[in-house]
Amino acid sequence: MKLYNTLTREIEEFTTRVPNVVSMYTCGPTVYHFAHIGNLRTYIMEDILEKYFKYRGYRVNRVMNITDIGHLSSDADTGEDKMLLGAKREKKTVLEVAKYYTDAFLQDCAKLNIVIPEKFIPATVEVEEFIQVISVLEKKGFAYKAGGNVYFDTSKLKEYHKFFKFKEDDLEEGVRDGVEKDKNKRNKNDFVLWFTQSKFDDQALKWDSPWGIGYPGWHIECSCISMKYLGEYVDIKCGGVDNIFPHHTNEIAQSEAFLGHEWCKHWFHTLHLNIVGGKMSKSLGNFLTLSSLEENGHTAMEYRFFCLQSHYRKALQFSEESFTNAANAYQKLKEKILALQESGAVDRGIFDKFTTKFIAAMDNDLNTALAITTIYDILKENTNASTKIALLKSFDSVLSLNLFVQEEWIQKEKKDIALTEREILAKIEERARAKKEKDFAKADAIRDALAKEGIVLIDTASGTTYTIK
RNA sequence: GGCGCUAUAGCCAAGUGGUAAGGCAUGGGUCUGCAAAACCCUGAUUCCUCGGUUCAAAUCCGAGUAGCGCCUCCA
Repeated sequence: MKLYNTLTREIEEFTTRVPNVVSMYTCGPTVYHFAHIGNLRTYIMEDILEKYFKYRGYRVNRVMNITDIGHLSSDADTGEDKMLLGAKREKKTVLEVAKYYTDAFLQDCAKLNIVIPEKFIPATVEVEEFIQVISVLEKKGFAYKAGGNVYFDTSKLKEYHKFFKFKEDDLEEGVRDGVEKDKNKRNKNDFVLWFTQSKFDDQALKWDSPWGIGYPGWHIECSCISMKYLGEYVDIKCGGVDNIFPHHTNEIAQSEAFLGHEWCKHWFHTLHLNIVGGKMSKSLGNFLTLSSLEENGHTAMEYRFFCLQSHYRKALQFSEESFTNAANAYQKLKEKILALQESGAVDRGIFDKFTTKFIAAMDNDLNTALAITTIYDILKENTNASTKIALLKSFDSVLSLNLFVQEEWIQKEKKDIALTEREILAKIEERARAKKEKDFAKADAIRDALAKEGIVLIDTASGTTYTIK
């Protein structure tokens, strides 16, 4: 299969170090607030990637971290820890906040059919590892102490900017609001490996270290957790585009300095979800959560479909119109699929033909939009229902769109409807009588009254049924 | 200022040098007492602009334009 690699900026054949086994690392959530649907887009695409690897016969060893410490709003002394800010806001301890938002994240993932790796590791349990790696970096001459902190010295590297050809002089410091210069740094690109108590008095979580009581910088956690659980090589690392610089750049710097060899060959980055005027982000306050979508009568699967209709390497614009389009399309598609009734034997020729089509789409840099088109092609194909069902179930093992699950409808029915089924059927009976007597005014009145309750009548040749809207 | 990415219908989107897939929405029709649902039909002489290469360009090259992202919190 072919995948775009941010490192080479080309679509290339994906290869693994060990045949048929992928080691995969994905940067996990920072659990100081709810994940927004933009964050979730990235996890959806990574989930598709993992499931597609499996579909293609790979075994996948995957690790994800939980950032529950050390995520500062800047490297300078005035920076505040995001976890600490969250804790203050909610009058909880840092670990309580972490647990609360980790659980919320897991719930969102469950709704979206995102499978969380078994190895889902909080940074706070691996601090000893970080200290060891930082010590080695210090011994090797890649780290220095300044102002009580330990910094990574980027001038010791042959090449620091692995992804883009920046010149250090061209970088502007403090471009973003709230980011301040750190006077302790020797080079613009240097970054903190370890903070000491000199930073904040009220830092909640602290560990003892050779450099004093303190806590780790943000970038070190992903490198260390990856190396601990996946070894000194990793096949693919994933995250959102904003991670390219500085996070992933710094990870490469410290990991390769530590290991003394190339670390990860393939980098997978998902583009952002934008709303009108720019990206969705927590700090800008313009974000939507999965819950807010649900409150507006939408479902998690509609959002997953919305994401899959686009390509992971293209910025996706979220608007009322674009999302409603996708939601409509999803519900219509699902109704068609649920109407299929098993009949006949699976036609291997047809099955193989569409499987080949699906693989061609997904092999081509995970072209999920084309993969979904294949679903429509199958529904239109002149073949028996069993063949269609077999194909769609097979594809849904990757797409995870709940194409054969009716639950969402059932839930809505239970939640919203004031009338019992018997009452509804009585009304339908009454309307049928009115229609027979050509009292259409009364018949329409009954229909309208039911519609107000969210009950939509469907007249068919064999009688009237209803559905819940 | 530097470094990148993107541009195809109202919206989402396929396309990888051979004459513009698919979906949603819209409009029309069938059905219906009327609706709804369902089903059928419906759209780009052209792919941001201008040049160039070629028998042939949405696709390759050059120059623009617009939008988005990153430059040490970020998916």
